[in-house]
Amino acid sequence: MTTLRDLSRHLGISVTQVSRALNGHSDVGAETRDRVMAAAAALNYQPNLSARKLVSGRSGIVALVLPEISSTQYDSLFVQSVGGLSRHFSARGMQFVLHMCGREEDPVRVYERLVNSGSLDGFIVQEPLAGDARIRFLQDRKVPFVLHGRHVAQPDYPFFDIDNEAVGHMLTSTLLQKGHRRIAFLNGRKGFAYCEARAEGYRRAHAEAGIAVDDRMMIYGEMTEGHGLISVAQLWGRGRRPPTAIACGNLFIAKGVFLALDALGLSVPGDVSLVAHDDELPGLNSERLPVPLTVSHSPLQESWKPLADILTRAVEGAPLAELQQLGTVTLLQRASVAGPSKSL
Amino acid sequence: MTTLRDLSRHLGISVTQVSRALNGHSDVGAETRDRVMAAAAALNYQPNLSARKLVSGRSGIVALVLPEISSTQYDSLFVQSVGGLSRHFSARGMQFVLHMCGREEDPVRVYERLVNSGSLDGFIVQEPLAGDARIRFLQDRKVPFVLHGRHVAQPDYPFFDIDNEAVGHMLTSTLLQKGHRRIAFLNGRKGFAYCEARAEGYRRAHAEAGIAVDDRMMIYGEMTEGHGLISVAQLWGRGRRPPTAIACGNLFIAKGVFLALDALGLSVPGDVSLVAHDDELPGLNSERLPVPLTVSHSPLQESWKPLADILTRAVEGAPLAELQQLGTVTLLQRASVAGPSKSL
DNA sequence: CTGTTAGCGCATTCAC
DNA sequence: GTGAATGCGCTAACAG
Repeated sequence: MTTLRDLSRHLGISVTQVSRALNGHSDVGAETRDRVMAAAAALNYQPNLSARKLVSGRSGIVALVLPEISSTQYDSLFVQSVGGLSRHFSARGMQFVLHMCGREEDPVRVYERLVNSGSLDGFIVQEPLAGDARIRFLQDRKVPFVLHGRHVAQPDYPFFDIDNEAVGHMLTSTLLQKGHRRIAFLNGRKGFAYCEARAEGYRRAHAEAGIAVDDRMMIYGEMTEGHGLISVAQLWGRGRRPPTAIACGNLFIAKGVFLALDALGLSVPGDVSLVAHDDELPGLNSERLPVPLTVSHSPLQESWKPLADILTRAVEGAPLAELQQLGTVTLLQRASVAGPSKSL
Repeated sequence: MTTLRDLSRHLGISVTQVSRALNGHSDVGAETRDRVMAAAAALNYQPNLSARKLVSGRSGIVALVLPEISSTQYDSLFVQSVGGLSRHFSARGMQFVLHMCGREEDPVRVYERLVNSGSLDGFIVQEPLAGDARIRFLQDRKVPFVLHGRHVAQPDYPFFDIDNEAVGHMLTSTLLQKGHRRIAFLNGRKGFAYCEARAEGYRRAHAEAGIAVDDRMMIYGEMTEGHGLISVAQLWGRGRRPPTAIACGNLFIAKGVFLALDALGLSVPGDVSLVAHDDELPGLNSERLPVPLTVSHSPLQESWKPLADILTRAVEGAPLAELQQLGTVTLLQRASVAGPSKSL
């Protein structure tokens, strides 16, 4: 392993000067800089990140802490995240690293261990909860991080998110405008901030249309096919007045809904209108479901680059205002929405 | 962040002594040691790994480098590996970290960057190829690592593996003993050491039975359902003399074979006998396929602990003899094997 | 523009 | 048993 000292001896200049040249400081002679760069390349020099971290507080390594997932349903999402983030941090000359948090471990303790170990510059945090303890910890310790999502509407930390309130509003009002009055919303897990935001949008759309909300129409659950299946069974259960339209939190849920409606002999959009949010995860395509689906659309893939950008700049100490960004959401109207069925 | 110096001041002893107490050195007074331990716990002391790595060469961080996978078919395997390894290294007080290698990047360069960055103690290496350049690099640089698999039969590096030659032999001879003479082997990708070992076992079983091998019966491919589907189509193609039995490299392939045979109107084991190797990956169960499958069985899950053990000891400098270990493989006889169909 | 000095947190000499 | 001194590789503050 080549060190700065090797280069310094090789070139006959001081270690300091080599360091400055390599780090692009302005106060270095042009000729000196070129010689240093050439020698570094020739000797395949790479800075020792442990040493650098020790003295400057920066290693160029950032981490994502993920819980061990319960369902294999999420495996693809997991791989997508890790791959996308890794790629974009590499492109910035940083190292991205994944740390798994055991099911029984307290995530905050894991962050604490990692922070105290003193080899990381910052974190990407996913799936914020209402009142998330991880966020409080990182803020307390003044550790740079970027949130994928938000846990309040106007946070005082860096984040990349989409407007989930708008998603809920968009999906719901699309259905309301067609005349639907009983709209079920098959949401993600209660407590997740983005799910609550969508629920809020659902309620606002109803309020704007002057229509009362039936609380039993909002069903929280895992973002899986199973959630869609079970919820439909529940909504059409004995003695219930079923909805005329359904909005789903993602395409897995929508797929389950299609299966269940089919089993009940109900058609889309003839008997039930259907909309969903589409993250464009691999394995499911909103156009190629049994009926092309009307969706609010915002590919998750487009978030990895902004997340990497924001965290990189956060580590460099950029002002908060530049570190908060919203992705775009588009409504794609397709064939899965019609007016409410007269028979119901 | 509490440092050794904080503890030293707090206790009125020298930094040296605190360090020795914490690291369990023998030349420390019993009472001193207890006081140090108590203070460390109270002040939530954690060693700075960058500093430790710098002076002692050990950080306690190990890494797995994985290629960005092409197929989502492998996502579960990916998650399994990362979760299992992470858990077992955590239990040993080490940190396990994942690094993704872009599709276009040369893996050896990635290892080189990581090694030169000087913050890692060692690596887990998966999916060895014949003449694997990563292995040569790590050996050259004397970086501790453990191989999941082997790239030669008697390697001079630490590994955990199963006897894949025996797997190939076991599956094949099970079929030969029932009287089959045309046995297709739907193997994994050519070049992967474990696939070649299985092919070798397939040939040895034939040689022992005095039966000539038809080279077209050995089909390499991805370990996917698609491989099973396409290979059956190919084996039963026009002008071909199809096999009376098929051995599959894993259950994904077997699932594809089931689908294809069904489409051809062929039954298992009536028309075709079927065996496979079962890694016990989530999502597929060899007992719950259309016909309970005879398999060579060795759960991948059982490899994470030995891998963590071996790498931990390798970093500590244990002798090679203690760092090579084979997992067990069992043959589970079920309903998917019969004698060859007379009609063929 | 350049070199000298100092110190990040730790483990390991070497003295007592 | 204990402490003082040294240095891992690097960057930053301070002189010239």
